[in-house]
Amino acid sequence: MSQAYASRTPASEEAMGIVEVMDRLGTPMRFARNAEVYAQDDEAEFLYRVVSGTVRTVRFASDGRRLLGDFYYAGDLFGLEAGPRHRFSAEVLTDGVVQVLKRTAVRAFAGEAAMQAAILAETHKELGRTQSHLMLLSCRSARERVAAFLLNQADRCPHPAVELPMGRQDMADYLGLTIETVSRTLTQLQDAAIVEFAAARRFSVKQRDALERLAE
Amino acid sequence: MSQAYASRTPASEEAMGIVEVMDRLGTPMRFARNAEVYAQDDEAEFLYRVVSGTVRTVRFASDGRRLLGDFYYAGDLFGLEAGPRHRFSAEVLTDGVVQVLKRTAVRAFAGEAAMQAAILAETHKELGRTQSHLMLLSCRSARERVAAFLLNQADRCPHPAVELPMGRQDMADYLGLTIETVSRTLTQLQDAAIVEFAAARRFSVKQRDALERLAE
DNA sequence: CGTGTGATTGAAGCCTTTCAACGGCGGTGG
DNA sequence: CCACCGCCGTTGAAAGGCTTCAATCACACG
Repeated sequence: MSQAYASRTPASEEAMGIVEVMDRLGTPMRFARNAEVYAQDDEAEFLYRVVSGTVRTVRFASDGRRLLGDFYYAGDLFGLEAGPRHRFSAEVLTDGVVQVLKRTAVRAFAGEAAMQAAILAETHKELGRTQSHLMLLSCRSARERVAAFLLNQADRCPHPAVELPMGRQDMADYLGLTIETVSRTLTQLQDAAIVEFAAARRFSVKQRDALERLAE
Repeated sequence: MSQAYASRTPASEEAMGIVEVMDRLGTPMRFARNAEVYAQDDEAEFLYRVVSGTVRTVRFASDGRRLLGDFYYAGDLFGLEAGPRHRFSAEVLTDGVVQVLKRTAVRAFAGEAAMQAAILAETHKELGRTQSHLMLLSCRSARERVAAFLLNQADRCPHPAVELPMGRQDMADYLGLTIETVSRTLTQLQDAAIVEFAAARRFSVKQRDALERLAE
């Protein structure tokens, strides 16, 4: 019988899951608003997990335009590169804490297999999200993109009032739009009584079905 | 010293690399133009490798628009999902042969570790390509997208005359444009003496630097 | 209460899309 | 072998959506 990788993970030689190892052995680091956790092309020496706050991954095009890879929220692992270097830089949106642990430590305590499995799982998830995002950007209008984004945010917390951790520019760079288009679209959705903004970064969904129809 | 995954691959317990196993044990299957190799949401039961011809991965949006994931050429592995199901369907562009082998067979002959390593490597490559593609679609104009595409194609073969295996519709769905825009843009690039089309699917690069400047 | 940053709004322009017609090449059948 | 047919690609004109440039507004901070 071949030693299946996945089946080896919980075996005796690897007592702890990767998240547990990160929590126990990792160093919590506090980052200020807009601070960089790691830079693009940095060696992928550490693993990271969001404790509090929100993290964004960023990349710049040669013409200076900014592409936002994804957002990571409390509990999310990030920076688990399958390759030797980070392909995006990572920055915290608001002041926050990130648990940091060396790959070598994870390897020693959780086992190479567990780490590889975690990296594969994370890479796979990331690929799925990126593919869906590609679909969003290549096939959908500004209104549909913004609607999908708001719906995602609303689904992240069950509260009636949703707090956005990112500003308009981040939304724009994430959705492949300009900041003005994002702003205008939000106003439109509000005028249509689909969402309501109590403040620039706080909204509530008024007509979920309409939002879902737009986001499809 | 920890046993790095990569370093274990060629070890005694895994005599053959995954590509070698595919070649030796896989079944070559002939597919006709536009035939489907596997469908979206199919169970990822097999691994595939292009022997001849070209393969495209495809996904449909809920509004009917088509998104082209990527193209795969002779020698390329494809369909190595990290998850249980295919997230795109795969179709052959022109008549071609695909080497097919069950994952269970690969696991038995190359070892679970080698297969996982191959899947991770492939998923990582795929993620990198998808991220770059996302950048292309979210930041760049039609001309830049088409230029980047032609440059990629030109780099695929050293011949002065490049043969395109795909039609305009595939290019359009890959680049997030309409077929008309692709066609117009090609005409523009030709009028600018940057490329020259001998036929709809055969072109040569006249000014590589100009093409590179556009593609950046 | 002033200042500065982030968000909104307005107007104009441009690029891409849409709808439509035409052209050309390859394949088939006479 | 030629003629016809159909598909794929090209071209045209008009419309629309997003961007760009610019000014105003709102809110937090000193």
